[in-house]
Amino acid sequence: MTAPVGWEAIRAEVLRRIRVRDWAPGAVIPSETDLAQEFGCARATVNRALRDLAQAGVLERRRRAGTRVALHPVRRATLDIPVIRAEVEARGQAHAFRVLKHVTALPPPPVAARLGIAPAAPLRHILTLHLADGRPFLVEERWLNPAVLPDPAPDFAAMSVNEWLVMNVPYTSGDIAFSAEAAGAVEARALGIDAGAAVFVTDRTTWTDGMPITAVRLVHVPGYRLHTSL
Amino acid sequence: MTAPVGWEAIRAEVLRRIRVRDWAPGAVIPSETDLAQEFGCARATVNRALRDLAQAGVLERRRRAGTRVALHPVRRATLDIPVIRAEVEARGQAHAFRVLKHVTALPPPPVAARLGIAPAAPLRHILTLHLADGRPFLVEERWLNPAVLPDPAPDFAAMSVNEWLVMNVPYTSGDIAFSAEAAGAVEARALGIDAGAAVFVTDRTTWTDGMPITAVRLVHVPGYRLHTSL
DNA sequence: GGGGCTATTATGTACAGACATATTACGATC
DNA sequence: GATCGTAATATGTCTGTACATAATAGCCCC
Repeated sequence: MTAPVGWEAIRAEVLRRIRVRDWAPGAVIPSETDLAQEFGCARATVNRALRDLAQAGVLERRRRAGTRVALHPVRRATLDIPVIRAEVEARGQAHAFRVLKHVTALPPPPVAARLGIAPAAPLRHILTLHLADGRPFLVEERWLNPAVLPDPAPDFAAMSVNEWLVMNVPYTSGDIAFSAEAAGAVEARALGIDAGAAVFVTDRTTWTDGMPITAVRLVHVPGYRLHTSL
Repeated sequence: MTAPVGWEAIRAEVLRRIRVRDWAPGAVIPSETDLAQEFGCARATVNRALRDLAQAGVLERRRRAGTRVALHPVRRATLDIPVIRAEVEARGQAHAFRVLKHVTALPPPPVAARLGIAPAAPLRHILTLHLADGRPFLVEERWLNPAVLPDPAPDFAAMSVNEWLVMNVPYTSGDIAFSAEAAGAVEARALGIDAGAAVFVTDRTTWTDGMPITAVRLVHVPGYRLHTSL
């Protein structure tokens, strides 16, 4: 057998041994030092390969205890969440949007709770319809913390809130939830579908440095699919 | 300013500079060598930090061209897809399942196409109802390539197909799609809901070494939410 | 036997030096 | 001016060594 060369080759070889059950789920595999000797490379190279597999969820590593094959191999999928405009344009369609509503209002308690702010704090409430090739694509309902806006507020008719935030309050943290719901009356009318139709909903909440930024709810047109690869 | 120590500190410092727009989106940041000198550490340490940020989608790196702040920072979320039993038990509920149907049949053309096999090849068709604390949780409709089964086929009444596959044909590749659909008659009856209700659907197709393994369609009970964090 | 200290061990991280590789910039040539 | 070849450069990777850190195993003592 020719020794694997390069950390990717080592990763492949380790994966192969796991697949053919040379190393069974739950079992401890040889130490980095041993593998480095077997493969004739530096320990750092083995470390790179094993760290990568650990991040992928295939291996579990603990100091002193060693490295073992994951027992319940959670499939870890990564999904890229693009800016809406980029998502539409990636399909070769033209993107446009219309702001349906833009007011300052008190958020409903669940939204305030999700953002971790007092329910009495007024937020910007913005309802936007996004179009792909002129046809409804999704409705974006956003609650925005006005504290992040500069004094002369930007013109959200020219640039979507989403893009403005990405350009000006970048690299936030947050969480996302996906669900299926029946379309409400407002969303249905905006999307041109029947109320009660099954729609794919994305709920996103973002902070930066612990300060709440925005809570968004995207209601996609029926037929939307969120894709990912293992 | 105290120099950051450790690759995570360097990553944090780089992120900070991006956040405060010290380095604007699209701009090229200093080379690894320069940063290593500034931070008083080895280039490998800077490399580790920058590689991590690149994987997170914050930076874009190209040889010779240097490292630049991502212009369209795709949010890259990772979601863990557990075995159904583990998912139910993680909620502190008891998992059980009932096989509603188990036959050998020809797959409908879309399924055959997704798996990349001839439509005339018969597959195992298995319909399973999963319960959480005795209440319907999801319906699993699976088309399984019989070629992966051992000669005395395992008893899928004792162990779910899902778990058997994980234990015996581990570490496959595949792809996943999520969507919202109206519940069909069969699923609705199994889940005890109204036909036409909005349900969250997961479609998964898996291969190993180019050989198709299985195509699964999970129809979740209304109210199900798929969670992730940025 | 139980409790707590210590030695051992595997991973985590860091370093300096080296070579590989992709890509750009530049200069020579036609 | 266009094209091709070459040099320069930033990242990608590997090596060998070193020390840090966490967690286990074993030991001693009570």
